[in-house]
Amino acid sequence: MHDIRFIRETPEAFDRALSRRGLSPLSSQILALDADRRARILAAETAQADQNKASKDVGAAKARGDDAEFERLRALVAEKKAEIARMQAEAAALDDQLRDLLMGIPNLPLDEVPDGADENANVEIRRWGTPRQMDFAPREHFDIPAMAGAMDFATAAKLSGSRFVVLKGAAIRLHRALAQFMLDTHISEHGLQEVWTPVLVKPEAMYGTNQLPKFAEDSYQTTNGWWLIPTSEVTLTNIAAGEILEETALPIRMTAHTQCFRSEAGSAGKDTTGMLRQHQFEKVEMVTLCTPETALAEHDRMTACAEAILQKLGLPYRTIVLCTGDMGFGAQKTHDLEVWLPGQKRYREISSVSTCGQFQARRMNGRYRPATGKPDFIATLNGSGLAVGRCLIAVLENGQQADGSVVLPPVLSSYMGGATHITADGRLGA
RNA sequence: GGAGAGGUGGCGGAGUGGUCGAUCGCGCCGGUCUCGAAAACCGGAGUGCCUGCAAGGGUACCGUGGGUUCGAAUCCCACCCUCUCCGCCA
Repeated sequence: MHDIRFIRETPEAFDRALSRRGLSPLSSQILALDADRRARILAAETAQADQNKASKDVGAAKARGDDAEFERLRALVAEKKAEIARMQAEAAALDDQLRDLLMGIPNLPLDEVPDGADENANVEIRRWGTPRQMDFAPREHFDIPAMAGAMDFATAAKLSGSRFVVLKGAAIRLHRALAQFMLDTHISEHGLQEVWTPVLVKPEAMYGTNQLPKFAEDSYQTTNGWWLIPTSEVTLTNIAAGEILEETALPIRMTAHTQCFRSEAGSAGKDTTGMLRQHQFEKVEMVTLCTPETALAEHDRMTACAEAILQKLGLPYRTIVLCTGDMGFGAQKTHDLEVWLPGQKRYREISSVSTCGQFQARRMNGRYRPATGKPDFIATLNGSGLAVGRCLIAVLENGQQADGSVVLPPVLSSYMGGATHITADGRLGA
């Protein structure tokens, strides 16, 4: 959510930033509403002050036994009561209106973010690794012989429908190994703190990390009102909701491995084969809570944490900066990591690392106490480190051999019972 | 699920209709004392919003939402959460 003071003080800067996102100016509408709101608050509070004063006088009159004055003041207050209630309701309504309006406006891009309308304007900032030369036609993950029977979409469709998978044998062993490997690396080498969280949350949490109110159709809600998290960014970030953290406790760098649930409402027909885009998937997420001044440095640090996973797995990737038109709702700046998928012959997103500045913290009222001065909103960052299913795909496609087997990244062998490859008929081999 | 107890400021814990935003203790910050520290003593300190150049003033907040009352932390209703015991259960 945006700081109304920032909009009041620099409406042009606000509108300019919106236009970089392809949005029309909103400051005049916001400021008109804000002015109206403040006028009503002033009126309502003044009326309330009058009532409070009269109530005190009532008490004083009674105490000294002045019955006439007592009755007179009592009647006066009773008379004003409905009017005051109405004024307060009006003020509260305008307050809510302004909040709702602000809640629906995306974050503003940082100056350094490249302008652009869509993904074509994203800027590659570095590339790591070289796609392996294959002297055969590389297959997509679901066609690799080593995965035959281990990646079962038909059974999943019977159980749940499209965009689900049943994993068996080497596929799920490798999937589990990847998640463990990511967590262990983040904990022991990157200094992140592992956290386990619920995957069912209250609506407030979804508002806090801006899934609500605009993107309700992208997530699932239970019959009693809980939401299934689309990412553990929701739970990890909302840990700070309503809190005032000590500055000395920052930064707080967390990681969690959870199930994620997405309706994929807007992606009908996109990535329908294989397990690239599922309703239910696993992700190792990273979230950092820090001071606003350190957010950009933390952003680079988090990006490096995600890149380290790909490097250790030996997977070629490129890092891009999303342009203003391609960034998510809550982001000020986003790095995407795209891993090379030989089966598709292209780079595909495997991680997205964003700094949200104080945008989410303002929504969830997450603050810290600076060494001097008043509490201020923290900065929040989130990033995948990594999407486990997509990483499984990348390992399989990049490690595939002409004979249908898959050579595994050496760093995984200790997580795979010493296996170094998956044979063409789906067994682990050393 | 049943029965009971309880949710007050960083923590503990008073307060059961009126100068209570709230006694007190611990912790915290500043000062005195000291070579320095501890102890002791003195002083300070919640959060949001509105208003004001500022000093300040106003308003709201005692789990949440309603209600009663001129007036609610205090009374009533509903809900949420925590704890204890019982039942059930991975």
